[in-house]
Amino acid sequence: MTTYITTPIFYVNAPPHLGHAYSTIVADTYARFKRLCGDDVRFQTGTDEHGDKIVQAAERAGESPQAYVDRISALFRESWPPLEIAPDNFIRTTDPDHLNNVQAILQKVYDQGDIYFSEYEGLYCQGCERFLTEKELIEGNCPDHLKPPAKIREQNYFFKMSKYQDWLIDHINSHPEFITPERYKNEMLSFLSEPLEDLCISRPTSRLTWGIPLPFDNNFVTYVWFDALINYLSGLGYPDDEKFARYWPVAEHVIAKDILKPHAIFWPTMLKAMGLAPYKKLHVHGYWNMGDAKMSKSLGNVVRPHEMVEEFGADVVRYFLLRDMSFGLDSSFSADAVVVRQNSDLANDLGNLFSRSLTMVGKFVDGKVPAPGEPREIDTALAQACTAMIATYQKEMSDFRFHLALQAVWEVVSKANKYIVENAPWDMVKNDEQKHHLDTVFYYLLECLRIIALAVEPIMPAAAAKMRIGLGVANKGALTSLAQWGGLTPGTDIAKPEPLFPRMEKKKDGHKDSAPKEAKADKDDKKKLEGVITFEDFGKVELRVAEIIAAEKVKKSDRLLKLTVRAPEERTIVAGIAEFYQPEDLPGRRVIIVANLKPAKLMGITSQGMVLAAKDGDRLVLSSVSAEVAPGSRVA
RNA sequence: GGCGAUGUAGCUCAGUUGGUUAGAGCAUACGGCUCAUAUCCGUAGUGUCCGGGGUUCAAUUCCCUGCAUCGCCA
Repeated sequence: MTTYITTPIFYVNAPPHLGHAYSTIVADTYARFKRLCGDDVRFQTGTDEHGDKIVQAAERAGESPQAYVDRISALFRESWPPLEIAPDNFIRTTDPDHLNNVQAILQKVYDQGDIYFSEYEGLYCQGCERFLTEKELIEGNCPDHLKPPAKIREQNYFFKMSKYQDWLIDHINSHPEFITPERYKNEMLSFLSEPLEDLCISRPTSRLTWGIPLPFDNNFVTYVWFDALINYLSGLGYPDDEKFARYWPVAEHVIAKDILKPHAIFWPTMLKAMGLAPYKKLHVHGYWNMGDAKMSKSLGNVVRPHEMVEEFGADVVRYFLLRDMSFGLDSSFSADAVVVRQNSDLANDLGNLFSRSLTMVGKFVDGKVPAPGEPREIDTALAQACTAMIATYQKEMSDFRFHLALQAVWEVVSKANKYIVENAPWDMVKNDEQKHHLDTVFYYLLECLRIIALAVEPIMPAAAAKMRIGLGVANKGALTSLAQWGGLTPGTDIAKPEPLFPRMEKKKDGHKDSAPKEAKADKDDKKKLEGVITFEDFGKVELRVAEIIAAEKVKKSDRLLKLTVRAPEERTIVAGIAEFYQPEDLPGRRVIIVANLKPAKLMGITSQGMVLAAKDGDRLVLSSVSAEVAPGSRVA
């Protein structure tokens, strides 16, 4: 069997974050799993490097676009090895091979008449240098530049996507696993129930030069779709390389839900137009929220892959992300949640099982794999549980239900712990009638651990390697044969166990407590000093200067005003000051806001923070700063 | 505004093709063991299964409606 698994190529307008890491860990785990199953696997990731946002980001950084993309692309490439992610290919859309490919494909599709030149009209903002949609406008103005956009006509090239709409609907219906999980398939079918528009695929060089020129008109460059998506082909050496013939028919893409439409609609129709088979499967996952909030730059809660590795280690991060998210749904990330998983599932359940088992083998049966005797019912039950687990595991891993696969493994971990208690080897040694069961008990226990190590390998490669070393086994061959009961050779030396996972204390006040005792003392101190906060406590509150740019009364409320502020990003804040301030007096005022307050809905309006005001009797007086400072300045 | 999804124990979620005591993990309390990373095993729980109405001998499960949250579309 052959497997080709890809992540999206990530846009290099910002450094990698948790979401990128998750997509890539999923793909890496799947690649490792398929290799374990004996497949010939190719795993590709990379970076998307063209477009006006890149040019802008480069300007902000004071670099040329090329220097900028080289630098950020490297950040992505270097993020993966510490997470034990090992792609076979890292593609960049600035690679010369890719450039040539994109042009050849555009020419082919153009020659066959699926790309045409046309004019369209839209709302163009000079400041943004782009077209805005009606939705984006606030009272007819560009949200960033507060000016009405101009209605302008522009000529561009379009891909005849609509031509392939019926074909695509048929294909999705006749291939139920084409888009998974099902909710996303339904979403796309619902989208396709309306007529599909053709796709604008170019930008005039007057507006954008950082892109691949259209081969049939060098006044234009191609815009994202016919550039970025084609990476999946270029990375295989399309069209002539033997890798293309080998891997393309089995292509599977992993994406996050924000890029569903390009991958589920644009890409298959593009492939159809090129005369290529569509990819085999599209695996769509949800978002990682940070606690209750969305991950966003303005909230300052973006998690970087290297920070996670430094804090928890690659194995723990991989396990947590795969175990805690139901693939397809959103999930919530917090350091505390990771610590809970690390301690209960990893350190207590698996780590301790491994440790106690090997220690007992050292103490009770001379530190060697014993030869099993005649198994009793309790022994065969354990062996059967392992075999059944591997079957479930294989099914769930193949279908991207990693959390269920891991659940199945941990059921066996739990059974093995019970098996130890039920047999109580420490009693067996002392009892001459029972003593002969010891060999069987330990053989079964070690076998069980060997199979667990096998299953855990794609998720936690380092821990699995430690387990194999402890058990004295090599990992060669395919899962189906390796998972057969009885793989351990009696007489093999069992090493003294190395702890697989450390235990961690939950974070308090943003730093780790080194010992539980200290944590308790900390708590006591707090009780004594009620009403007093530490510097760290204060540091959690992010105060900023914000400029009010608009204010209006909230309907049906006497006290609330809806404020639009700049801090420096624009946000909506609902403030209970309507009895003391008239909306028309507020624009231009600078106030102090709490910038990292959990968003809350008031009278149906989401308030992103709060405005500070002094309370004097029944009166409220807005806070301010004593001199002009830029909106967004921190107050501390 | 249209379409769709979700709402189950303190938390995260599973489940019921309608049928006697609604489940798991984490957290909590108590008990047991001592091989082990103060770990493991056992016991104990608590739930108007979102509100309201309907169909039915019987609904948390089906239908309608309301509320809340989320997604897609306009």
